[in-house]
Amino acid sequence: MTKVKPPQNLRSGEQALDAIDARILSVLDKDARLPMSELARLVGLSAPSVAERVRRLVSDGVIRAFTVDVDSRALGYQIRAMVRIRPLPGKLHLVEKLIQDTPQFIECDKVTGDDPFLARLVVHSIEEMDDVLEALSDHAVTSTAVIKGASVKRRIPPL
Amino acid sequence: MTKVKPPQNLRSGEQALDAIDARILSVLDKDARLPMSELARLVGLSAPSVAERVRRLVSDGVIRAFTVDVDSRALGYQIRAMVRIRPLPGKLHLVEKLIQDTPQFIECDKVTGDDPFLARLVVHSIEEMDDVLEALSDHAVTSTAVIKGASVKRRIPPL
DNA sequence: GTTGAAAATAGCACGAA
DNA sequence: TTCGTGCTATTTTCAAC
Repeated sequence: MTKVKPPQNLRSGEQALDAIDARILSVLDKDARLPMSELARLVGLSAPSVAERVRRLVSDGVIRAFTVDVDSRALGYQIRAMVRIRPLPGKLHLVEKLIQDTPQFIECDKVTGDDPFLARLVVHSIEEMDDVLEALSDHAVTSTAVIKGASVKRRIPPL
Repeated sequence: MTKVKPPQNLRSGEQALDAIDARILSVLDKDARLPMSELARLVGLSAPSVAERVRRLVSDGVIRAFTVDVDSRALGYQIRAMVRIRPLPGKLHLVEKLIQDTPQFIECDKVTGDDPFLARLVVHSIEEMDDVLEALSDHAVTSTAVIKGASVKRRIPPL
Protein backbone atom coordinates (compact mmCIF):
# COMPACT_ATOMS: atom_id res chain seq x y z
CA MET A 1 0.00 0.00 0.00
CA THR A 2 1.47 3.26 -1.08
CA LYS A 3 1.38 6.13 1.31
CA VAL A 4 0.19 9.32 -0.31
CA LYS A 5 0.22 12.87 0.92
CA PRO A 6 -3.30 13.92 1.80
CA PRO A 7 -4.72 16.75 -0.28
CA GLN A 8 -5.01 20.14 1.32
CA ASN A 9 -8.08 20.03 3.45
CA LEU A 10 -10.23 22.97 2.48
CA ARG A 11 -13.49 23.86 4.13
CA SER A 12 -16.55 23.38 1.98
CA GLY A 13 -17.16 26.11 -0.53
CA GLU A 14 -13.67 27.46 -0.44
CA GLN A 15 -11.15 28.05 -3.10
CA ALA A 16 -7.47 27.55 -2.66
CA LEU A 17 -5.54 30.78 -2.51
CA ASP A 18 -3.53 31.62 -5.55
CA ALA A 19 -0.02 33.01 -5.49
CA ILE A 20 -1.25 36.61 -5.44
CA ASP A 21 -3.49 36.04 -2.44
CA ALA A 22 -0.53 34.47 -0.70
CA ARG A 23 1.59 37.52 -1.39
CA ILE A 24 -1.17 39.81 -0.20
CA LEU A 25 -1.42 37.94 3.09
CA SER A 26 2.31 37.93 3.47
CA VAL A 27 2.61 41.67 2.90
CA LEU A 28 -0.37 42.55 5.09
CA ASP A 29 1.05 40.38 7.84
CA LYS A 30 4.04 42.72 7.94
CA ASP A 31 2.09 45.96 7.54
CA ALA A 32 -1.67 45.82 7.55
CA ARG A 33 -2.00 49.59 7.12
CA LEU A 34 -0.31 49.67 3.76
CA PRO A 35 -2.39 51.64 1.27
CA MET A 36 -4.14 49.41 -1.24
CA SER A 37 -2.40 51.39 -3.95
CA GLU A 38 1.02 50.37 -2.70
CA LEU A 39 -0.06 46.84 -1.89
CA ALA A 40 -1.23 46.69 -5.49
CA ARG A 41 2.15 47.82 -6.69
CA LEU A 42 3.90 45.17 -4.59
CA VAL A 43 1.81 42.32 -5.95
CA GLY A 44 1.67 43.63 -9.49
CA LEU A 45 -2.04 44.34 -9.78
CA SER A 46 -4.25 47.40 -9.94
CA ALA A 47 -5.58 48.97 -6.76
CA PRO A 48 -9.24 47.99 -7.27
CA SER A 49 -8.21 44.40 -7.88
CA VAL A 50 -6.27 44.01 -4.67
CA ALA A 51 -8.96 45.86 -2.73
CA GLU A 52 -11.47 43.36 -4.06
CA ARG A 53 -9.20 40.44 -3.17
CA VAL A 54 -8.70 41.74 0.34
CA ARG A 55 -12.45 42.09 0.75
CA ARG A 56 -12.85 38.54 -0.43
CA LEU A 57 -10.21 37.26 1.99
CA VAL A 58 -12.08 38.98 4.81
CA SER A 59 -15.50 37.70 3.83
CA ASP A 60 -14.09 34.19 3.34
CA GLY A 61 -12.80 34.36 6.89
CA VAL A 62 -9.17 33.94 5.91
CA ILE A 63 -8.47 37.37 7.36
CA ARG A 64 -10.26 37.34 10.68
CA ALA A 65 -9.31 40.90 11.58
CA PHE A 66 -6.89 43.73 11.08
CA THR A 67 -5.20 44.29 14.38
CA VAL A 68 -2.24 45.78 16.19
CA ASP A 69 0.69 43.92 17.65
CA VAL A 70 1.03 45.57 21.06
CA ASP A 71 4.33 45.18 22.90
CA SER A 72 3.35 44.32 26.45
CA ARG A 73 6.82 45.22 27.69
CA ALA A 74 6.44 48.75 26.39
CA LEU A 75 3.37 48.94 28.60
CA GLY A 76 5.41 47.95 31.62
CA TYR A 77 4.56 44.25 31.62
CA GLN A 78 8.10 43.05 31.90
CA ILE A 79 7.38 39.41 32.64
CA ARG A 80 5.57 37.01 30.38
CA ALA A 81 4.79 33.40 31.20
CA MET A 82 2.91 30.40 29.95
CA VAL A 83 0.75 28.86 32.67
CA ARG A 84 -0.69 25.37 32.59
CA ILE A 85 -3.80 25.23 34.69
CA ARG A 86 -5.45 22.13 36.11
CA PRO A 87 -8.69 22.87 37.93
CA LEU A 88 -9.51 20.78 40.97
CA PRO A 89 -12.37 18.30 40.51
CA GLY A 90 -15.66 20.08 39.85
CA LYS A 91 -14.03 23.47 39.43
CA LEU A 92 -13.47 23.54 35.69
CA HIS A 93 -15.99 26.22 34.85
CA LEU A 94 -15.20 28.34 37.88
CA VAL A 95 -11.54 28.33 36.95
CA GLU A 96 -12.28 29.16 33.33
CA LYS A 97 -14.28 32.16 34.48
CA LEU A 98 -11.50 33.24 36.83
CA ILE A 99 -9.04 33.12 33.94
CA GLN A 100 -11.34 35.12 31.71
CA ASP A 101 -11.84 37.71 34.43
CA THR A 102 -8.11 38.13 35.02
CA PRO A 103 -6.97 40.60 32.36
CA GLN A 104 -3.32 39.67 32.81
CA PHE A 105 -4.21 36.43 31.02
CA ILE A 106 -4.09 37.75 27.50
CA GLU A 107 -4.74 34.41 25.81
CA CYS A 108 -5.98 31.01 26.96
CA ASP A 109 -6.46 27.81 25.01
CA LYS A 110 -8.48 24.81 26.07
CA VAL A 111 -6.34 21.79 25.36
CA THR A 112 -6.30 18.02 25.71
CA GLY A 113 -4.09 16.38 28.28
CA ASP A 114 -3.61 16.61 32.02
CA ASP A 115 -3.93 20.38 32.16
CA PRO A 116 -7.10 21.62 30.48
CA PHE A 117 -5.98 25.25 30.15
CA LEU A 118 -2.84 26.79 28.77
CA ALA A 119 -2.74 30.54 29.26
CA ARG A 120 -0.41 33.37 28.40
CA LEU A 121 0.22 35.69 31.32
CA VAL A 122 1.73 39.16 31.43
CA VAL A 123 2.65 40.91 34.68
CA HIS A 124 4.66 43.90 35.81
CA SER A 125 6.54 42.05 38.51
CA ILE A 126 7.03 38.77 40.30
CA GLU A 127 4.78 40.07 43.04
CA GLU A 128 1.98 40.62 40.57
CA MET A 129 2.53 37.14 39.18
CA ASP A 130 2.21 35.74 42.65
CA ASP A 131 -1.01 37.68 43.18
CA VAL A 132 -2.54 36.28 40.01
CA LEU A 133 -1.50 32.69 40.61
CA GLU A 134 -2.49 32.78 44.26
CA ALA A 135 -5.97 33.86 43.28
CA LEU A 136 -6.25 30.52 41.45
CA SER A 137 -4.58 28.37 44.08
CA ASP A 138 -7.77 27.41 45.91
CA HIS A 139 -9.31 26.05 42.75
CA ALA A 140 -6.53 24.81 40.50
CA VAL A 141 -2.99 23.55 40.29
CA THR A 142 -0.77 25.67 38.09
CA SER A 143 2.57 25.13 36.38
CA THR A 144 4.31 28.29 35.28
CA ALA A 145 7.02 28.59 32.64
CA VAL A 146 8.53 32.04 32.34
CA ILE A 147 9.13 33.14 28.76
CA LYS A 148 12.79 33.94 28.11
CA GLY A 149 12.38 34.86 24.49
CA ALA A 150 10.95 33.72 21.20
CA SER A 151 12.44 31.20 18.83
CA VAL A 152 9.69 31.79 16.33
CA LYS A 153 7.76 35.01 16.37
CA ARG A 154 4.14 34.71 15.36
CA ARG A 155 3.94 34.04 11.64
CA ILE A 156 1.29 32.98 9.20
CA PRO A 157 0.99 29.30 8.26
CA PRO A 158 2.57 28.16 5.02
CA LEU A 159 0.46 29.10 2.03
CA MET B 1 6.11 46.21 57.41
CA THR B 2 3.31 47.24 55.12
CA LYS B 3 2.99 45.58 51.77
CA VAL B 4 2.48 48.10 48.98
CA LYS B 5 1.50 47.61 45.39
CA PRO B 6 4.51 48.22 43.20
CA PRO B 7 4.23 51.19 40.82
CA GLN B 8 3.73 50.46 37.19
CA ASN B 9 7.09 49.56 35.80
CA LEU B 10 7.72 51.81 32.85
CA ARG B 11 10.73 51.62 30.62
CA SER B 12 13.05 54.55 30.89
CA GLY B 13 11.94 57.63 29.01
CA GLU B 14 8.36 56.52 28.68
CA GLN B 15 5.17 58.16 29.67
CA ALA B 16 2.17 56.35 30.96
CA LEU B 17 -0.66 56.13 28.47
CA ASP B 18 -3.61 58.36 29.13
CA ALA B 19 -7.22 57.34 28.73
CA ILE B 20 -7.34 58.42 25.09
CA ASP B 21 -4.29 56.35 24.15
CA ALA B 22 -5.93 53.41 25.86
CA ARG B 23 -9.08 53.87 23.80
CA ILE B 24 -7.04 54.21 20.63
CA LEU B 25 -5.27 50.92 21.31
CA SER B 26 -8.51 49.25 22.18
CA VAL B 27 -10.19 50.39 18.98
CA LEU B 28 -7.22 49.61 16.75
CA ASP B 29 -7.01 46.17 18.31
CA LYS B 30 -10.46 45.46 16.90
CA ASP B 31 -9.92 47.16 13.53
CA ALA B 32 -6.48 48.43 12.69
CA ARG B 33 -7.56 49.64 9.26
CA LEU B 34 -10.02 52.15 10.58
CA PRO B 35 -9.52 55.55 8.95
CA MET B 36 -7.91 58.08 11.29
CA SER B 37 -10.93 60.28 10.73
CA GLU B 38 -13.29 57.68 12.17
CA LEU B 39 -10.87 56.67 14.90
CA ALA B 40 -10.80 60.35 15.80
CA ARG B 41 -14.56 60.42 16.00
CA LEU B 42 -14.63 57.35 18.23
CA VAL B 43 -12.17 58.78 20.74
CA GLY B 44 -13.48 62.34 20.58
CA LEU B 45 -10.50 64.11 19.03
CA SER B 46 -9.63 65.61 15.69
CA ALA B 47 -8.05 63.48 13.00
CA PRO B 48 -4.60 65.11 13.09
CA SER B 49 -4.47 64.66 16.84
CA VAL B 50 -5.16 60.95 16.81
CA ALA B 51 -2.85 60.45 13.86
CA GLU B 52 -0.11 62.11 15.88
CA ARG B 53 -0.89 59.90 18.88
CA VAL B 54 -0.81 56.76 16.76
CA ARG B 55 2.55 57.79 15.33
CA ARG B 56 3.81 58.32 18.86
CA LEU B 57 2.53 54.92 19.99
CA VAL B 58 4.40 53.35 17.09
CA SER B 59 7.65 55.22 17.68
CA ASP B 60 7.46 54.49 21.40
CA GLY B 61 7.23 50.81 20.54
CA VAL B 62 3.84 50.31 22.14
CA ILE B 63 2.44 49.39 18.75
CA ARG B 64 4.97 46.97 17.34
CA ALA B 65 3.16 46.47 14.06
CA PHE B 66 -0.13 46.59 12.24
CA THR B 67 -0.95 43.07 11.22
CA VAL B 68 -3.66 40.66 10.16
CA ASP B 69 -5.26 37.94 12.21
CA VAL B 70 -5.27 35.01 9.81
CA ASP B 71 -7.59 32.09 10.52
CA SER B 72 -5.49 29.00 10.00
CA ARG B 73 -8.61 26.85 9.77
CA ALA B 74 -9.84 28.85 6.81
CA LEU B 75 -6.57 27.90 5.16
CA GLY B 76 -7.26 24.24 5.73
CA TYR B 77 -5.20 23.79 8.88
CA GLN B 78 -7.90 22.10 10.84
CA ILE B 79 -5.81 20.97 13.78
CA ARG B 80 -3.94 23.23 16.15
CA ALA B 81 -1.79 22.06 19.03
CA MET B 82 0.61 23.29 21.65
CA VAL B 83 3.79 21.24 21.71
CA ARG B 84 6.27 21.18 24.56
CA ILE B 85 9.68 20.27 23.23
CA ARG B 86 12.60 18.94 25.26
CA PRO B 87 15.75 18.53 23.18
CA LEU B 88 18.02 15.61 24.01
CA PRO B 89 21.32 16.55 25.67
CA GLY B 90 23.47 18.63 23.34
CA LYS B 91 20.73 19.10 20.77
CA LEU B 92 19.22 22.36 21.95
CA HIS B 93 20.34 24.50 19.05
CA LEU B 94 19.73 21.83 16.45
CA VAL B 95 16.18 21.44 17.68
CA GLU B 96 15.61 25.17 17.75
CA LYS B 97 16.66 25.36 14.15
CA LEU B 98 14.42 22.45 13.21
CA ILE B 99 11.48 24.24 14.81
CA GLN B 100 12.26 27.46 13.00
CA ASP B 101 12.55 25.62 9.71
CA THR B 102 9.21 23.88 10.15
CA PRO B 103 6.64 26.39 8.95
CA GLN B 104 3.79 24.56 10.65
CA PHE B 105 5.23 25.88 13.90
CA ILE B 106 3.72 29.34 13.73
CA GLU B 107 5.02 30.47 17.11
CA CYS B 108 7.61 29.21 19.58
CA ASP B 109 8.61 30.57 22.95
CA LYS B 110 11.75 29.71 24.86
CA VAL B 111 10.67 29.07 28.41
CA THR B 112 12.03 28.03 31.78
CA GLY B 113 11.29 24.60 33.16
CA ASP B 114 11.76 21.04 31.99
CA ASP B 115 10.79 21.73 28.41
CA PRO B 116 12.76 24.60 26.89
CA PHE B 117 10.41 25.20 23.95
CA LEU B 118 6.70 25.68 23.77
CA ALA B 119 5.45 25.89 20.22
CA ARG B 120 2.15 26.43 18.48
CA LEU B 121 1.57 23.96 15.68
CA VAL B 122 -0.95 23.99 12.85
CA VAL B 123 -1.53 21.02 10.56
CA HIS B 124 -4.06 19.85 8.02
CA SER B 125 -4.38 16.37 9.45
CA ILE B 126 -3.24 13.94 12.08
CA GLU B 127 -0.93 12.44 9.51
CA GLU B 128 0.74 15.77 8.95
CA MET B 129 1.08 16.21 12.70
CA ASP B 130 2.78 12.85 12.88
CA ASP B 131 5.15 13.84 10.10
CA VAL B 132 6.16 17.01 11.88
CA LEU B 133 6.62 15.44 15.29
CA GLU B 134 8.44 12.44 13.92
CA ALA B 135 10.95 14.73 12.29
CA LEU B 136 11.86 15.88 15.79
CA SER B 137 11.80 12.49 17.45
CA ASP B 138 15.48 11.71 16.96
CA HIS B 139 16.50 14.90 18.72
CA ALA B 140 13.83 15.78 21.24
CA VAL B 141 11.00 14.53 23.40
CA THR B 142 7.70 16.19 22.67
CA SER B 143 4.41 16.51 24.55
CA THR B 144 1.48 17.51 22.42
CA ALA B 145 -1.76 19.06 23.62
CA VAL B 146 -4.39 19.48 20.95
CA ILE B 147 -6.26 22.76 21.12
CA LYS B 148 -10.00 22.26 21.54
CA GLY B 149 -10.91 25.90 21.64
CA ALA B 150 -10.10 29.22 23.23
CA SER B 151 -11.23 30.41 26.64
CA VAL B 152 -9.61 33.77 26.09
CA LYS B 153 -8.99 35.03 22.60
CA ARG B 154 -5.88 37.11 22.20
CA ARG B 155 -6.45 40.48 23.83
CA ILE B 156 -4.35 43.44 24.82
CA PRO B 157 -3.07 43.71 28.39
CA PRO B 158 -4.97 45.93 30.82
CA LEU B 159 -4.20 49.58 30.27
C1' DG C 1 -8.61 42.89 -14.07
C1' DT C 2 -8.07 47.64 -15.85
C1' DT C 3 -8.81 52.46 -16.42
C1' DG C 4 -10.45 57.10 -15.11
C1' DA C 5 -13.35 60.36 -12.37
C1' DA C 6 -15.57 61.57 -7.92
C1' DA C 7 -15.52 61.21 -2.99
C1' DA C 8 -13.15 60.35 1.11
C1' DT C 9 -9.03 60.46 3.62
C1' DA C 10 -4.25 61.58 5.17
C1' DG C 11 -0.55 64.85 5.78
C1' DC C 12 1.10 69.31 6.57
C1' DA C 13 1.55 74.13 8.10
C1' DC C 14 -0.15 77.28 11.08
C1' DG C 15 -2.83 79.30 14.89
C1' DA C 16 -5.14 78.71 19.53
C1' DA C 17 -5.76 76.99 24.04
C1' DT D 1 2.63 70.77 24.63
C1' DT D 2 -1.30 69.34 22.73
C1' DC D 3 -5.18 70.08 19.93
C1' DG D 4 -7.95 72.19 16.03
C1' DT D 5 -8.63 74.31 11.27
C1' DG D 6 -7.87 74.78 6.35
C1' DC D 7 -5.41 73.49 2.51
C1' DT D 8 -3.19 70.10 -0.71
C1' DA D 9 -1.83 65.47 -2.13
C1' DT D 10 -2.96 60.81 -1.88
C1' DT D 11 -6.03 57.16 -1.63
C1' DT D 12 -10.31 54.72 -1.96
C1' DT D 13 -14.40 53.79 -4.38
C1' DC D 14 -17.48 53.27 -8.21
C1' DA D 15 -18.51 53.39 -12.86
C1' DA D 16 -17.74 51.63 -17.51
C1' DC D 17 -15.11 48.67 -20.26
